[in-house]
Amino acid sequence: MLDIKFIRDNKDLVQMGAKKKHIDFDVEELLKVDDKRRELISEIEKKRAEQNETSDKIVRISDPVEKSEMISKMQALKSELQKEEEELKTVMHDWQSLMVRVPNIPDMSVPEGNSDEDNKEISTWGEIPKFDFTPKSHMELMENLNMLSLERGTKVAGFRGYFLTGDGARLQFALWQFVNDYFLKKGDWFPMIVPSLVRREAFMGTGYLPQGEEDLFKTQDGEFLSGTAEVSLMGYHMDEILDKKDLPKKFIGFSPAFRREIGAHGKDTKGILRVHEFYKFEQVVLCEASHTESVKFHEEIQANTEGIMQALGLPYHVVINCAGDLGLGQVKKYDIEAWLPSENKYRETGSASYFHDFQTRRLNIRYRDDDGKMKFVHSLNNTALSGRPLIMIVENYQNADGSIRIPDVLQQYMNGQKIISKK
RNA sequence: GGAGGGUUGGCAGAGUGGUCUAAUGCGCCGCACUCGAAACGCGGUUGGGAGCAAUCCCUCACAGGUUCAAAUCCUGUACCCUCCGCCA
Repeated sequence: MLDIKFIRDNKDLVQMGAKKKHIDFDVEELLKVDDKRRELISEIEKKRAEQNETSDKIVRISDPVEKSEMISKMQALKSELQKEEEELKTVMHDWQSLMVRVPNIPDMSVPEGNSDEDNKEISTWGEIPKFDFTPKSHMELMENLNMLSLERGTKVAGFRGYFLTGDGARLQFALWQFVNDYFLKKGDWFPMIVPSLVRREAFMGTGYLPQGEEDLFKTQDGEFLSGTAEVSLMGYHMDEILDKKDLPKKFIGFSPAFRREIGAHGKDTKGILRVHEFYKFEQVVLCEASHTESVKFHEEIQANTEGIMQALGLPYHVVINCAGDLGLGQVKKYDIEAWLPSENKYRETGSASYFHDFQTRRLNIRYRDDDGKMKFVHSLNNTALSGRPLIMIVENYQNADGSIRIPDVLQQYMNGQKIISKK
């Protein structure tokens, strides 16, 4: 959500931002509603002031005739007030539903474009592996090595269900432990295991709702299953006033992640590239309300994730998302995509975004700045480790005989094991 | 799942229709005192909104309702606590 005052003062900028993101939003329509809102508020406040003043007099006055005159005058005022309040309620409803749809303005450095096809590569790392044999898919490799059971996965869980078994489970645990240690060694990251079953507010606050409800699993009690720990991590300080001296806050959260993948029924149906549930480490940063700070931490969380990919020896590239591929609240986003040999292309393993105060305004997370003013903190997030790097490791580290070399940094978490091969 | 109790400012806690502009205490900030400090004393201390300003409006979990007037009465919702039941 943007500040209405900011929108009023910068309506052209906001309109251009929406256009750049290819989001259909009419700023003028919002401003018209806002004019009505402000007019009604000022009317209502005038009447309330009169009501308050007269109420004071009613208490003090002793003459019963004068008193009942005042009361009937107030009765009349009340019915007028009620009419206006009713009108305001309608206007507020329209106003709010427009306000939550105002897109945040993309950064200058964000390229124009319509979809992910227009994203621009900005860096690459690592050597794309050359095989002197036809590389197998992670599905084939893992099932052969008893690391994965898709058949039983679908039997038990249905479409996109899977079991990680044996060395598949061990390798996944090794990855988690590696990532946990990676942030532990950095020292200033606060680890959390967070809820995935989350109420509506945090989804509204992070910008996943109200639009996009069909992407979420929902319980019969009205909670949603979150697709990322970001939702809970951002909700953690909801409605709080933080101490400036505690900023920045750097959270590394771990949680199951649920994705309904409702618009992707025919996509990536082989293997476990696209699944309904997986586990994920997510970085979230809350920092001072400064663009410079946001940019600084955006680069930092991006470097963290690249550091993990490099330690794992996974070739990847980074793309900057074009404006049309940005979410409502995002100012700028990098996607990190690792090489997937079986598809002969890069596939996304995570994305790093910053939002300025778009999320924290909705979540009401503030701090008092040195000038004495309350400000909304800035928020950022980035995947640290999704479920996909496991797949990338299996495919990139495969040998001709179908065995899989274990990346050096993971061996200590696999009891020294160096290779996964058929037993 | 059942029964009961609760939710008030940074914290504790009083207030059960009108002077609540929310007592009191603690904490915090300032002033005074002091060589300096503690104690004592005095003053201040929720957040948001409208307006050029004076000023005004809202805010006692949230949403409705009753009333000329609601922290206070009624209804619903959320959360917390206690006990019972169930359960890892």
